[in-house]
Amino acid sequence: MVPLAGLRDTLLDHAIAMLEAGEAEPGIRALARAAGVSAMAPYRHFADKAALLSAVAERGFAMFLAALSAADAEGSDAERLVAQGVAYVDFACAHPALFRAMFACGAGAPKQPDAPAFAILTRRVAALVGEDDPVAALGCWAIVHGLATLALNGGVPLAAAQVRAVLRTYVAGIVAGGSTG
Amino acid sequence: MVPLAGLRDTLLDHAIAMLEAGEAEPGIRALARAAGVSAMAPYRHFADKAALLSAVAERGFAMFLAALSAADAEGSDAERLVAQGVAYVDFACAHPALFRAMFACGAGAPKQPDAPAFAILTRRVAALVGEDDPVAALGCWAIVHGLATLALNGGVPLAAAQVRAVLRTYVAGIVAGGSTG
DNA sequence: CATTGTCTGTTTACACCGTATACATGGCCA
DNA sequence: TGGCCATGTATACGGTGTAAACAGACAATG
Repeated sequence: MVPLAGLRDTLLDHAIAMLEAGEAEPGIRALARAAGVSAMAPYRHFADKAALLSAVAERGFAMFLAALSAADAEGSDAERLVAQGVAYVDFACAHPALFRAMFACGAGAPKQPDAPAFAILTRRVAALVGEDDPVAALGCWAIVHGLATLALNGGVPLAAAQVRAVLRTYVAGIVAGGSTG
Repeated sequence: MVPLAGLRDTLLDHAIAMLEAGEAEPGIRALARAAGVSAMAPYRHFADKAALLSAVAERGFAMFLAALSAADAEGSDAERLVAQGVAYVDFACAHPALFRAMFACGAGAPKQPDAPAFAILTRRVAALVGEDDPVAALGCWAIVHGLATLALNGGVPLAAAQVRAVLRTYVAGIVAGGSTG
């Protein structure tokens, strides 16, 4: 009974893999089975199922942040903002179950536009419209999150062009001074 | 063993009541128990749990439509649109578990901006910006749905004023001609 | 009236789930 | 050497969704 090399990570790996494969909410027992370990073993590393899913969400947000960062690489502030928005929706569509799990798990889900995973988006908005418009970041966040959620849960067909169009419209509205109304 | 008067409706009533009380995903057995009936009885009225939740979602969308309609009562097109948006978010915050269930259940969830539950919103957008801007309705829908989802799943604190501000900004952007970019 | 469905609900049973409890085993440090 | 602690196991309990077989009430039909 030599201790496995990082059962904790192995479990999270399998959890992510199952989510990527379309499984909704991998369970403790299924994960243990996949890792070739007894049903109770995971409890040595996670207090309960919620804690495990929370850790999965944490990994998901790390992947998410990487995707947003990659999209923020070059171009004007406006171009970068739009690119981030497209990346946001693309990530959700590419990893639907993971994205759902990330936000379904109440703990660990970010509560502010400036939470780590979204600070990069918020920063870009601030660079574009100024720090003095706190609603602007919320608006951009809501737009991309709304599009992503509708695409996932509503099955709304979505093209990158539409994401771009909506975001550009919103930015145009900010520039036109509509956000203080 | 006289047939109960509409066990189907009784089950749905209890399901909605449980959701309103904060229960996440009432189960077949719990519902049967609440209705004072055996665990298998619900299967005479619903093929499986998904079908039951789908019926619950249907009821939820009816309530939702009523809320949106009530908000569409008076004012200019812009005012009505914004009022609908506020009502959208308010509904989600007032019935969080029901709102989640409505969109979690893949079947029955509307897939287009002009699905019955949202036709009223889409119509208002069209009245405001013209029929020739199909992205506008999607954008408004995404904004209010995103705000609602963030408020629910992310715990983002949200005030009606913010909803209004974001929607007005977006409308300003449409008027400024930004949506065709 | 008797018979035969059909509709509705019950009972029983199975496999799965999360998890509490008690136990075994190995590595590390004193 | 001895004991501790971390890790994994075995067993058990109550919950779930649901398949299968059964029972009573009602309507239609002979």
